[in-house]
Amino acid sequence: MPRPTKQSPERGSARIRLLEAARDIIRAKGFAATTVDDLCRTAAVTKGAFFHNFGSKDALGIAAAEFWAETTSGFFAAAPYHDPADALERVLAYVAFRKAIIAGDLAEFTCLVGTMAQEVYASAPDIRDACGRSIFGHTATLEADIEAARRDHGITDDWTAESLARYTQAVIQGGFILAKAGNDPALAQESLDHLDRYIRHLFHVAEDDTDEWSH
Amino acid sequence: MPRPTKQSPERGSARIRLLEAARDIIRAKGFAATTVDDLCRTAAVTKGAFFHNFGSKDALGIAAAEFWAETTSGFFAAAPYHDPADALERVLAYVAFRKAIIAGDLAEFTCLVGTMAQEVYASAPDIRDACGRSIFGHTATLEADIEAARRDHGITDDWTAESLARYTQAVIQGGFILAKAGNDPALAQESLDHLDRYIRHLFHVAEDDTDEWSH
DNA sequence: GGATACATACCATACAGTCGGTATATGTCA
DNA sequence: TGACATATACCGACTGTATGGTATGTATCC
Repeated sequence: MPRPTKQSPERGSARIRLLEAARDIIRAKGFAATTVDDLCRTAAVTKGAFFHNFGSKDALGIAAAEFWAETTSGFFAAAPYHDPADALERVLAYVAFRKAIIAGDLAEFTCLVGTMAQEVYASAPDIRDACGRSIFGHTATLEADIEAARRDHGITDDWTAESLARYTQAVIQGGFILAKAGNDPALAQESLDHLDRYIRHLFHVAEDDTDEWSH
Repeated sequence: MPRPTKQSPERGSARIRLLEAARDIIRAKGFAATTVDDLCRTAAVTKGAFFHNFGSKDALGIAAAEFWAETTSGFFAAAPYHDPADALERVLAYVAFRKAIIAGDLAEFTCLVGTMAQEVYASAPDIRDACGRSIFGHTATLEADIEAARRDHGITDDWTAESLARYTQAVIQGGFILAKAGNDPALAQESLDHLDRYIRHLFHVAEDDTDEWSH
């Protein structure tokens, strides 16, 4: 446990390391079951550093949600699913990408803000709202592609891009719950296969005709 | 707070009342943030009664998941969505029923075992597994109708009844997360509209031609 | 020399869990 | 039928500790 020394270039990174620890531990144990000492131990910092950077445990929860929003938006912005010229292909590539990154341990790919929002719904409204902003901020990034795909494909059916973007999130989040409940990541992937089929239906395209991503 | 007296016919109901309190409080605050004292206060029993009926807080968590499985399976077994003679109509009626019971406060209609499984995934595997049994036990009750509908409609596409039953749960659970994150029950209902459309697609039936259940 | 970024010892309390006691029901044997 | 024993279902004061948070000191940077 090489704690950063005073001279170390890592100096000042206590905040980031605590946020990373929060991300990892809360996803596995939940917010309430994660103690400040847990976080300090994992981040290899002291309690003084914790309460210097965050005024309270709840404040860390909010900061963790915001940190999640920042890092994931960077991650998704850099992802290859934006490459296709066709908007619908980008949407389907997003779903395929979400499926592809489901690998390894459950606590590594499940959604921090989905877990927290669910858990602290009534006990910590501030954290819950921060989680909400993260989730709906992410759905908003999908909306433009979905809207463009609607236009390109001349879709006029009575569903909105906003609604489908949210539904996509719901399927992903629900898949995570099943995966956790059944302790099997494949359950999350299975949901995305259905979502892919649904989106193709909405845009009247045949299955598996844009690219290859099933077994 | 009329606590049951020694002579009261309510005698022996402490266990049930604690389980009901657990159901309500955990759905709002999460498992870890719910204290034994919270539960005793709400159930109007003493700590002695709590630890007489449950050996530990974790044991109550498991019992609460099992209680949830029992009561919800009774509730759904008695629900009117089983009435239609046609299997597909029963499946669609299930989705409509799930949408219809979304009313009132969020903590009243969201899923206890979905919330708990997500939260205690790594910190309390026994509780998580009890939640898993409840969730997948419920999906199993849908499977028969889906399978019958597949047969009746001559569907041979490469999805299974089991998989669609699980997907249905994923959509419902995911809808709950969005509803909590956005503090708006309509977000959960919206997901069920998409699910309805998807299922009709899978069975090649037009939208809204079997009954009325929108808005 | 002041602000920032920690470190460390300490504190108050909330928490899960314990333990000795009590009231009631049920069984049993004379 | 009644006395006694046993088991069940609680009651509520107590406890050890874990936990969130604080207070004070110190090194480094600007």
